[in-house]
Amino acid sequence: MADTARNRKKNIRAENEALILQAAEKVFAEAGYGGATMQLIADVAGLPKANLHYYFPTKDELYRRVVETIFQIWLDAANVFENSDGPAEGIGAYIDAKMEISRRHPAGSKVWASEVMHRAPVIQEWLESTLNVWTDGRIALIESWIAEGRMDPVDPRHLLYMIWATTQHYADFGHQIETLNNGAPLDDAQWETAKTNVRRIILKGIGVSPD
Amino acid sequence: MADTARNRKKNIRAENEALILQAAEKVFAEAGYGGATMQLIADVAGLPKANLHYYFPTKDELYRRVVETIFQIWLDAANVFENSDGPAEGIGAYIDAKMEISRRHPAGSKVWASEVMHRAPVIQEWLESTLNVWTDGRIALIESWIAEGRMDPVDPRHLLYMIWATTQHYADFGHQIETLNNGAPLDDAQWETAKTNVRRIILKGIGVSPD
DNA sequence: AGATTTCCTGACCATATGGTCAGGATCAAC
DNA sequence: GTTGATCCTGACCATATGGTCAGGAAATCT
Repeated sequence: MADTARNRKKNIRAENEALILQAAEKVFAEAGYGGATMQLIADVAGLPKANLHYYFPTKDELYRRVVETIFQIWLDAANVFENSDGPAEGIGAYIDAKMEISRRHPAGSKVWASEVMHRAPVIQEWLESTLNVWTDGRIALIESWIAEGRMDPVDPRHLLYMIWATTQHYADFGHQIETLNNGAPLDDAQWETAKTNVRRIILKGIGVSPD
Repeated sequence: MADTARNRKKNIRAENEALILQAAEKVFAEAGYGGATMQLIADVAGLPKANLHYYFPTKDELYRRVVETIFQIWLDAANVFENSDGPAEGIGAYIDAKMEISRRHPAGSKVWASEVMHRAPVIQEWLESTLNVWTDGRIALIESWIAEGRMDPVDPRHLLYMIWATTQHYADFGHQIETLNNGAPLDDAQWETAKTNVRRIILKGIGVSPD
């Protein structure tokens, strides 16, 4: 209580923006951009609708900010790939990081998927620049590992797609997975099983022995 | 022309329903359920909006029919799994079939993904019954292959998820893949590369030598 | 404590959307 | 070619939605 009061006095704007962004991420993920309404986001955030428009002038701007947040998380995970000694460590750690994101930020992942499925109206430019460059860099790295005989000569691009697809599936299709798990979310042990299986199958599939 | 005229006379209802369903699938895929409008679907189909409502009373009903169509395609591919001699043939053919669906019905795949991401308002019952049963059957089959030592002891459930995720990724994230391919859709050779890589990595990853 | 900036919100507006309907056109059957 | 069924559609309606705004409350500054 004292804490809340103190925080509220400190920086109302930052606090409310975070609150709204969190609610918006959830609603956009559950309803899609078109299905989400400012009123519903306001209700979830516990604020009057007019207040949303005070902080975020338009629905579009609010959505944009939500997507940017997710993008940042995505980028952070990508760095795990960076400083690695080889395929076992680099790819293994990347898979783990992406699985962890799916677990911790399922709503964000869904918003991302939705955005791409709808032809990326907001992030198109970023796909063409940042993601393209990042991908090319990783492909070059993987190709060097292949040249050194440290893994099978697979197509690096399609390997990346497989990693993205599989890890994000646990967030984007979480509802389906939950339904096939008797309606219950995966527990700790099940997440561990998932992670282990994904890592093992992919690493073995490209001719890399796990750590 | 003569052909069109003859067909038109034959069964107007069937023809127009198919036309509308096709347009609806496209629009639902591109805009999501909430973002799709009856007016836009009508425009794409080249019919007045009121005509849509003559064949499909509500947007909900139209959407339902679109999802059902996709579900049918999905089921057909699932049967490839059925009559197989072992993991190499069964799983390999299933991957091929799913990749082909992603290529031929990208819009349908997106509608499916969207539906599941939004907590499956239309197909929930089917997920709990048909898909659940099908999955359990496939898991049993894979477990028997494992028991016979014909493949590694992986978790069959997560193997299925990986296959679904990876194959559907080529449809659902087709725009991203296209962007990373200099804005061009994958050509025949690239699809072949994709298919080969997916099949090879997964089969090797579970300890099965390809055909 | 007065002034100024920031924050808050109920009431309101213009527009877009799903859906309706009456009346007309077209077709098949006889 | 008359009749009944099916098909077609412009005009219309009720509602929901994104967004505005005036005026007041609260915080911050001097």
